[in-house]
Amino acid sequence: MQLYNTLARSKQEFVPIVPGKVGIYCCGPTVYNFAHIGNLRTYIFEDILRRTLRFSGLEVRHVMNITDVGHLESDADEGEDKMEKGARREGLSVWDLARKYEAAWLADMTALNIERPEVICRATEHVAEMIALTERLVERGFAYAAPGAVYFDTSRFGSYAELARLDLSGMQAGAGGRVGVVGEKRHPNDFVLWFLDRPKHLMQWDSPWGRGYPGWHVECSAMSMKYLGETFDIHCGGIDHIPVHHTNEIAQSEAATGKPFVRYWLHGEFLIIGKQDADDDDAYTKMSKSSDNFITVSVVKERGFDPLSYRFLCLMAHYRSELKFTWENLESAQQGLRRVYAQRSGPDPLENDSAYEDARGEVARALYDDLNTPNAVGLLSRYGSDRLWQEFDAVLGLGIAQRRLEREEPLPEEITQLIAARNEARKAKEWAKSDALRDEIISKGYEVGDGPQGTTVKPRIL
RNA sequence: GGAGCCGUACCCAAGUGGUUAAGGGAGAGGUCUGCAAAACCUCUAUUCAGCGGUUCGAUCCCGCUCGGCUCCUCCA
Repeated sequence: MQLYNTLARSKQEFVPIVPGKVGIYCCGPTVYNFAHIGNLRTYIFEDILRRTLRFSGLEVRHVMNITDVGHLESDADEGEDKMEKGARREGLSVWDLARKYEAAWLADMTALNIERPEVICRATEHVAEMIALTERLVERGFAYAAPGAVYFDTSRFGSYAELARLDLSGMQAGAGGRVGVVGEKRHPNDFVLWFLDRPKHLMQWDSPWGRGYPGWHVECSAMSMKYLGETFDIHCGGIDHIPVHHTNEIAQSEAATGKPFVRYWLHGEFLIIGKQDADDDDAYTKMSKSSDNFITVSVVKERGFDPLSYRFLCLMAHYRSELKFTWENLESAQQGLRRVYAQRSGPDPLENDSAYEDARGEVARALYDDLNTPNAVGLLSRYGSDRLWQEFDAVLGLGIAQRRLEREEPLPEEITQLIAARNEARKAKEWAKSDALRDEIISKGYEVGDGPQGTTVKPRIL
């Protein structure tokens, strides 16, 4: 299988460290608000990754974190903590807030048919591991304590920013806030491992340096290495994590262990959405929690869409491409999915076993080519084989078999009576009456069709 | 200021240095139907933002221009 590795900026053949097994770590949600569908796009991509790896015969161990310790607005501090801001907004404790949105996030994952990772770990339950990692860094001379925090010393880590290929000197010249505030830090890019002296912060723990709380990046290093080992196969996340979060994860992990941290880094692109102030129809922007283009799974449902239609929309674009979201596009995805679910009449076009194997190989190759789901879906559509769709649904996760079953369920008594009444009216050529009855059946969620073999009524799916 | 990405039909979106530029949606026509719906069949880019260059040949490689996006700051 070929996967695009951000470290190499190219596709590479995936070779697991332990034959037959693969360890994956994915950056999970910060639970201070609902996830929007842009966030969820990344989890869908990661789900496709894990399912494809498993389809290829590997045993998958997938770890995802829940960030339930607040992040400050920036390492430079001053800003307001998101968790605390959310808690105040909703009149909940920070702990209750985190649990509330963790549950909401899990529900979204379920609605989108995203498989549960083997390990879901909360940052607040791994503070000891984070402290241990920080101690290790201090011992090895990669971290230093100042009055306000323990910092990672980026100057001591030679390959810092290799992943992002950042031009640190260029950044110094820039006007960005990140390099503007040095304060007690020794170098502009140094980042916090452990915050100290923040009496107002609601979540605090004791540490060798005093009471405080962990910096953001350290949780992913501590938890991924705990569950997957000091060197593991794949680390995923959104493309925005490359320059800071993942760069810092690599630095602190490798500095602590002296070993390579991760072999393959995979990053998902953004979902983009038309700008609100649309003087230009071609202007798109990423979805974000702070602006008004915030669309959640609930909003998708309220608009009459099945969450799986959104999943299907995501599959129709490659994970490393920006995907333009509009309600019209979601509608077209839902219509397409409806036809995938609909029972096809006639024989399977791939009756012949060798033809089936050829087609199967072609679809599998598309998926093994850096998870090319749009290509795979295109091939499945072209072949039009139920059997093939159902086999690859193990990867696509559209729940095809279940929907098919729902369509075959026996009709309720109420509906069969309406059908009988309509058939009588039709026999008597009372068209107005029969059409009214048909409308009634349709309004109850069924499709009605009259063919040479008589009338067929099935539940409408989607 | 620095780094990088993208621009394929009405919409979304794969793809390739050279035989017919996937697929989905929408649209058009047809089969079926009392009429519909669904399903099925057929059709819909001589062309891949524009202009140059490399090449026997470029949508795919290079350069420039235009347009859009992201990162450098919490962010999927």
